[in-house]
Amino acid sequence: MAKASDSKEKTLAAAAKLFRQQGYHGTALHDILEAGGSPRGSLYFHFPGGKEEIGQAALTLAGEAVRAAIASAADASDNAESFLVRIVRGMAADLERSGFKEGCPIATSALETSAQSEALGAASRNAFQKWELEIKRGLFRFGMPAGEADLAATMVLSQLEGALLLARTYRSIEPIHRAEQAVKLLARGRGSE
Amino acid sequence: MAKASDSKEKTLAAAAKLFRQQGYHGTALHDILEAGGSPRGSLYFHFPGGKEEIGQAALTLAGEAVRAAIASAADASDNAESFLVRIVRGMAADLERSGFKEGCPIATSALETSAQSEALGAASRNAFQKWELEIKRGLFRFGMPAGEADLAATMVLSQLEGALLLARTYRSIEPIHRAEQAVKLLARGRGSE
DNA sequence: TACATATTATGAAGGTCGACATACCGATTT
DNA sequence: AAATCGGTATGTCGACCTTCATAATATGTA
Repeated sequence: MAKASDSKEKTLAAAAKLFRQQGYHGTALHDILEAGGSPRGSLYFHFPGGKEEIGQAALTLAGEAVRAAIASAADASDNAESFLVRIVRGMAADLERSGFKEGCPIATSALETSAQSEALGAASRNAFQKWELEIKRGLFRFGMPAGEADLAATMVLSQLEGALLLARTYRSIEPIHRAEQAVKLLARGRGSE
Repeated sequence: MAKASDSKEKTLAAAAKLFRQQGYHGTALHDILEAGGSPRGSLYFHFPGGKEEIGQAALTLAGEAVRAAIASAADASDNAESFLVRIVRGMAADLERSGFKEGCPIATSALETSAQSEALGAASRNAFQKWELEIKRGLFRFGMPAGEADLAATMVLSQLEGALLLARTYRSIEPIHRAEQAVKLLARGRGSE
């Protein structure tokens, strides 16, 4: 048989990048193949499910990458505040480095597709849930009670996602700077009610 | 001339709704015409700029509607906390009523298009900026210092947008409930740094 | 009142691009 | 040497955005 090529991995990586930048519907299969350097026909061999299957796989891949990044941010920190700040700064760096083209790798596709495709919706859901869980773990690890950490993790993720959206739209990292402050407030613990 | 019909307004309203639910690229001109009840050909008469012009107009319309809603939430409240809570609850109600199909009317299209279309990017930017300003005004009105209100407005909007994204993806309003708590914390004033 | 004209509105057709299916090639294994 | 399996190239069908020729109505003029 022909060599077990790496074209599948390259295709997937290219797909994840393009979905991140242009969303699901804004990305043509043709673009993915071209960016990945793979020949046109090999697509339906690797992904019999077509575009939806590629989307699912790309979302899962990107989701896992971010999850790992959050986990390693926790490892590199020694308190809740620096943990969250590290995550925020990482996102800001990604966004700025890419010329404000690469924000959250899931958000765009999630908004576009989660209402109409069960498979893509599930992939987005899984990614976000894993992130929330990883943030919760980090906060718990640095001393926040589990119940509180669960709530705070959602708030932190919302804050991050919203800031990424505004930053991308404004083409400015200012919203992310502000999110950093907001997130510090959340790290410090919630109010009394 | 033919009667000055209301088909332009109906088309625009239908477009705004569809863009909100399915995003820009996920919505075909054909769908818009059908939903608006307008005949196929009348589109390029009302909107010579084609799909991009419709998108711009729809985004502007939706942006103004939300701005007005924020302003009236301020009028109906007598302190910062209830002002923000009112906004959050309004969004939650919209989302739930629509079966988790109608979240932020701008976010999806903004993420999809603001990198590639100057016109659509500007429309999204304007909408978000107006919202931020309106939130800032409300917070200032209820006693928050202007500088602080400016920062807090961005944080509040980020929190809201992120919560809307998560809620839509999870098909659950729980993230919005949590955002309500987070936003109360922000209303109370930021920390010391 | 009748006609001409400019403006508003409409339906159908065209051309491009996208997703997908199928037919094909080469290498490895028996 | 033949068959099978991993991988590739071409072709088809449909959807989408856009344009254009045409109709309908209102306004101006005689």
